[in-house]
Amino acid sequence: MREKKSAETRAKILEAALELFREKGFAETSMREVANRAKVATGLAYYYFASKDVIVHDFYQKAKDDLAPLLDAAQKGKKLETRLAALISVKFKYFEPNRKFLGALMGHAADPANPLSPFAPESKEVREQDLAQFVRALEETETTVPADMAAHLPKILWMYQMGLILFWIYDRSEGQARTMKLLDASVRMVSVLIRLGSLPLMKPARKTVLELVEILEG
Amino acid sequence: MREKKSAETRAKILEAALELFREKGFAETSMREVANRAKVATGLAYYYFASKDVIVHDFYQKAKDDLAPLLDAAQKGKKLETRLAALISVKFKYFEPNRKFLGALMGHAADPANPLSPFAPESKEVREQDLAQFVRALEETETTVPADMAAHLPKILWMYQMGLILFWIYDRSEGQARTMKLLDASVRMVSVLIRLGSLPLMKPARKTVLELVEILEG
DNA sequence: CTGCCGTTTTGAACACGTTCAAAAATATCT
DNA sequence: AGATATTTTTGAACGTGTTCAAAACGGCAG
Repeated sequence: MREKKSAETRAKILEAALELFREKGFAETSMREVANRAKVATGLAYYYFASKDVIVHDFYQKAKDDLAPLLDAAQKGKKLETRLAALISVKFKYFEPNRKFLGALMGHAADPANPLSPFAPESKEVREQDLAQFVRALEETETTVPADMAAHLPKILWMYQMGLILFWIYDRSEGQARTMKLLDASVRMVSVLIRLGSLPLMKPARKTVLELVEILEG
Repeated sequence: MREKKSAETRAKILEAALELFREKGFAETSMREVANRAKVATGLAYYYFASKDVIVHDFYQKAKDDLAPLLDAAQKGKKLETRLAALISVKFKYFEPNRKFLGALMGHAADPANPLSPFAPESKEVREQDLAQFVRALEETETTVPADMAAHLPKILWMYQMGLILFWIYDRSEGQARTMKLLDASVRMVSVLIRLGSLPLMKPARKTVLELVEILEG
């Protein structure tokens, strides 16, 4: 009976933390507040979560599981641009209530050494599930990708998505209208770019891009 | 005589802070340590610098002044790609000793609300001097930029540079070799892109890009 | 029930960034 | 010079994330 109780306490703390993060943001919420709202001692939060950051990792994990069916449902239509827009929109919708506190996390977005970065090893699982969705979108649409690009294109699209999300997080316009515009315009541009870039004539251009991508990936 | 003394104390604190930041990084240095090394009370550091972050802003300002002549010296040659590479290399060289502690700052790079972000109003002065260098590089090289692009291209190049710097900061390869490769390859690609994009035939493509840029700039 | 052991829970403690009232040093005025 | 105002300097204090020794609890053997 100890285990169940333990799991309940853990859940209670996580819930309190996410509530507060949503209400006031990540940095503005103290661990003492989290513990208070969960009606436990400060130290107990650290018994269950090694750090404030780790709470967030749990949130990612939950998001991954929640998103899986939503993303699958978004995979329909023959046009790449609609699929891309759908995949990305799903994330916007899902994360909408947490947009503010995601901002605090994305602070460290670029640093792969930071455990909270989407590029960090800690986020590998989440990242790879997401990557798979882009692979699928490319496969199931009428897009033809040259062999030399096929291996890298999903990751390029994923990075494009991360850029959009970053923009969205800091987009202060009403209802993130600017991001919506950007999504629409850029998704079309990306599709055109892929179509044009796939022309046999474009092989040298692809070589250059690939060279770049390979340096980026190390 | 008060003013001179005051300026000396301020300088002493700034010096101590930057020393420590270089030695141990930004986050790892405490204000108490800074004050100790400067042989003053903790509170005095806050009398001269409103926050730990503000010390960094002073560092930016100093960098701006130091860099000005170096950047001017780098403005030679008729090829855009050599100028771009030169302008960016100058910054790599100059910031090399502070690479580690820049990483800590760039943590918040993407958030324009963060005072330390290169996109923040606080960094306006520095950013604009830098922008001017790209304007000059475009003017003084044999690059011909279509009228519709002229207004935006410098900012695009500046953002390209910021991306490279971000990569450089987190580049763990020996001597940042990967960044050097990336600089070389990407500078060539950027030049080609500008040349190709300037073809009259490319007007529709430019329209699309401009649409995007205008959304990005809000 | 008693004693034991591992798990869970507590709250005081540490170093941190930052603030602030009060003290010291310095300039200004009479 | 002495009194007054202003600037500079101090160090204790606050709330923060995090740690840790010790207390409370729960299941189990005798």
